[in-house]
Amino acid sequence: MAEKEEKEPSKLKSSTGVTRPTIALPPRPFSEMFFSGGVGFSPGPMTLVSNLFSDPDEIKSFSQLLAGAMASPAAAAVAAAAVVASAAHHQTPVSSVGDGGGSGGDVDPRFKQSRPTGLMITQPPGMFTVPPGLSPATLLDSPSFFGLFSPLQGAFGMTHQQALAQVTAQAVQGNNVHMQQSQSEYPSSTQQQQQQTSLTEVPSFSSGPRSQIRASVQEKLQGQRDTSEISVFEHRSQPQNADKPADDGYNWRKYGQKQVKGSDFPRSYYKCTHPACPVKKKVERSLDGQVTEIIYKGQHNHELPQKRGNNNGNSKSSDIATQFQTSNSSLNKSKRDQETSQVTTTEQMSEASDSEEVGNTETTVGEKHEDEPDPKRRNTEVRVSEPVASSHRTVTEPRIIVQTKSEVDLLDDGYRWRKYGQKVVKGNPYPRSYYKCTTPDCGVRKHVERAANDPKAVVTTYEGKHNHDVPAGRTSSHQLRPNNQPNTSTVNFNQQQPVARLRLKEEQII
DNA sequence: TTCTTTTGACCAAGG
DNA sequence: CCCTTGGTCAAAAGA
Repeated sequence: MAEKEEKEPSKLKSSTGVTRPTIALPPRPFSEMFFSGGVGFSPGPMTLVSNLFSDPDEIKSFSQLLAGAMASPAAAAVAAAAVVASAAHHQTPVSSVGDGGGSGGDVDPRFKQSRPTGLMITQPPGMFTVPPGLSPATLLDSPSFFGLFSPLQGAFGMTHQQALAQVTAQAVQGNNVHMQQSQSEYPSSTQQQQQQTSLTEVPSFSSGPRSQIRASVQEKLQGQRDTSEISVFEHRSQPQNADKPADDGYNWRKYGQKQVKGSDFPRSYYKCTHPACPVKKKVERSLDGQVTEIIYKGQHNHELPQKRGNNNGNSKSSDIATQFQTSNSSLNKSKRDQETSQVTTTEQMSEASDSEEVGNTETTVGEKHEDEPDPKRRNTEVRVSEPVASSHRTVTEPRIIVQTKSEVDLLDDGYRWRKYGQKVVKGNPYPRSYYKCTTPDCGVRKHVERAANDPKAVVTTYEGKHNHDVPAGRTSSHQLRPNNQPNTSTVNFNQQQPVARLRLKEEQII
């Protein structure tokens, strides 16, 4: 445990920079998988999965990739959730960057700040719509909220496939809808495969004002200590107290503030005031001063303070981080074990998505968060929320979409495809199929592979970008477009790449 | 008096 | 080596 971090600051600051165990990320933090990429895009699912489950170099086939994902239910769930959630939203093309990079240069941190105020767009896909006055803590306390992450928590004890399926189902569902009262929070895994229940439904959120929260989890597995990072995006209709982010039930002490480039508002750093508690959180604000993101790091080693009488009064408390960590701690450790994983679950609520291609993006897991404002900081979370202006992104990365829907549905992403081949992959009874976009001059291809043990679990990987729009009359219910931009790069599965951002139109998957 | 916030400076990492 | 940026420290100020 790296708890001393806070207790003995002086030591932390050793010239060698040795400290901060808890937060320091391994050379290749999980987060990197998703965010290391760089420019203008978030890590793609492919990256996510590949990094999560195996060495980049080892991934040579989709099957392998899929297999790898299946190897760790929880991880798979995480990945799937991220991927699916993203997919369910606009596919935000990712700018190409074949370098695997990280150069990042362009993922301007300002993405966050540049979010148009007052626009839903500012939110990454998958945010939750929360009624006014509902604090993150409250939200978190809602079983529904956690239902979103149930895959993580319930991953154990179920098969990989189930985990995947569950996550997928949830993610997919989350996007569709107008949330309703959630009924069964945690349906059995088996049920899930058949009926995509409303695990992700969040009560009454849909009717709420435009407040949104996006939660992302970043888990870090280091040695025996698991730390997680969860970020919550908030978008409130009313600017909240500029100094005090939403009450999440814990007591925080602000220990720093940093002016963020391009933003009128600084990023604030808080530490949990509980003795020896290593939890920290960062609060980001949009141009209009609204809290747009709260990133939790670490795990509380204590109970939720009882003091505030209300606000939620729940004991469940809003400790998202804790919740996630708990669940994460049991995740199978993949090779990337020590890396930090971060997952952003995006749920798209009806209102939140009216922005169509606005380009919200989100990303998800990773070494950096989605948005990857800063590739160098592996342990930071980044998110990109695309400004309206950049309605189109260049997708350079392959995306992986794992869904439990029928293949037919899965394949219907709005574009027309021609199957040009398929191949049987060792260890997988199902061949993987290759498709090409039928539009002349469009070189986009996609590969569809099914999980060996569950034909319903499909990994779809897109390569390239469409240089045209979705064919008329093909308004698929779920247009998962790899991108609309000219293809600028090729995919290199062996590279650490950010998760491609998926753009989602109002259409919902389903 | 105690605790929190403010704020400039410092450090590390990456380009 | 320099520059930029994220993260943190810690003294001072404020509540």
